[in-house]
Amino acid sequence: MPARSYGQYCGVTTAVELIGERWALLIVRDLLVGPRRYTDLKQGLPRIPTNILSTRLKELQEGGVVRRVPLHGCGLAYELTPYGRALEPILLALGRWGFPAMGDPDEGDVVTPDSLTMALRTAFRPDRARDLDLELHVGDVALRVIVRGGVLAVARLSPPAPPIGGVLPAGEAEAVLVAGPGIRRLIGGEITPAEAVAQDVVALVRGEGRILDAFAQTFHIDPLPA
Amino acid sequence: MPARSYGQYCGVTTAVELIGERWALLIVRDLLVGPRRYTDLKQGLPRIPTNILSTRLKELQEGGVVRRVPLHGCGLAYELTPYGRALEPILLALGRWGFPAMGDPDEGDVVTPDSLTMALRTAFRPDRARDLDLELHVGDVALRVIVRGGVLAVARLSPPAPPIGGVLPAGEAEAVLVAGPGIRRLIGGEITPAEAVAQDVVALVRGEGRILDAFAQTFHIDPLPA
DNA sequence: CCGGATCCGAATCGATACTG
DNA sequence: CAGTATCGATTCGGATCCGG
Repeated sequence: MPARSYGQYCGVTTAVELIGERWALLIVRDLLVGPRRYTDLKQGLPRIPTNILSTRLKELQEGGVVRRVPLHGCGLAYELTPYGRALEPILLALGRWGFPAMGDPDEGDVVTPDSLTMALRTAFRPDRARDLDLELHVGDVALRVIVRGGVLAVARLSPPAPPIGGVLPAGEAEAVLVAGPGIRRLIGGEITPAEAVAQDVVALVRGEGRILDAFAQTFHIDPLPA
Repeated sequence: MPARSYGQYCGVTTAVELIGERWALLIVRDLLVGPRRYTDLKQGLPRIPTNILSTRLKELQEGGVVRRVPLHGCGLAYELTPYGRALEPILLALGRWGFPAMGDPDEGDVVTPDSLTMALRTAFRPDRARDLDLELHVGDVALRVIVRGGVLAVARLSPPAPPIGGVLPAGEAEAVLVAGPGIRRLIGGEITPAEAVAQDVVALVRGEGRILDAFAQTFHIDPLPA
């Protein structure tokens, strides 16, 4: 019936009709980090036109992927439904798939707190994880990254004002890591931690050198078939 | 640089820029079944405009997802690169995710041989699989479905002219199953095989009744969180 | 018949402005 | 803060056309 339907009775087609429109999956990506207000989403997706953002949110609600929730006290937020949250493994796999094709950032490309958080989740290897507690700085984004017993927790330090459920861990991190876009090559195993430091793609501002090794082992994406 | 970029340096964003355009993922879906000629793809995607099909094929080639291969003797075909084939688990997961949202077919929706083949793959449970050899008819699509030792093989019987690598299994299938769209409810566990027969959503034209039970156990998609 | 290229109206997207 | 309104720029969809 809808003119814009793919005209097939198939699960993939249905999925693409629900989350295949432009920007939709990036909205889901940010909501996987936590509930977000309209303005949070707009900031996390700097290039999205506001009319597209509201259209997508409406469509995702109709599709049962997203719902609106009143924010304790005042305002409102969008969050994934359980059905929407079931996209998490798919989005992580998609992020891993896209990783080798990232190349170098285009001029004007940004890294947002939510995209970096999800990037850490895509690269996280529970099986090889070492315990960690560090601050990761990329551009003006700063995250607190804590790994304990194979479980990853990421909290946003800056830009501040953790959107909704942001709970700041107490105490100081063991290390502070400042990275540029080249950190992709460390995660991808193209270079070793030592080379990464030598080539200035990361700098260990505070903490012991072995922490960088633990980081590289814990966050890693294997090369895909060329 | 590209005006249509999402402006973020992130694996998910990169992936969506490679395969997020309209129709792209459905082209990948069909190519996961096997190499296809331009005309095969056009027939498998009846509503795709031809200019979109050629544009997407060009983009997918530039992205390293698809490549052109000369067809033994004459003509040419498109096939997935190893990198493109790495999308298979993601597409299967997407098909499973979309499955519960399929509802009933819209008027004019079609089922194609490739989409049905992929649907069987998404629903296939190697762990619970029982050996099977049957013909499955849905609309005017007929497939030969063979499960041996937890391995699924699907061949296209009709519409005939298996596009490229179609190898027809020798001999006769043990059973012939004719199904309508309601087979979704059997796969989803909403109804039992007995109910499916009683409600005419499937008909066992030939073969023993236990084959239908084996089919329902082998092809199953669990409900997702509402 | 195969593998597209071209043309054009319709729908969507992107950018900016504006409002309760 | 949370969107709507507007409008030009793109893209999509449908049809036709063309060279092998």
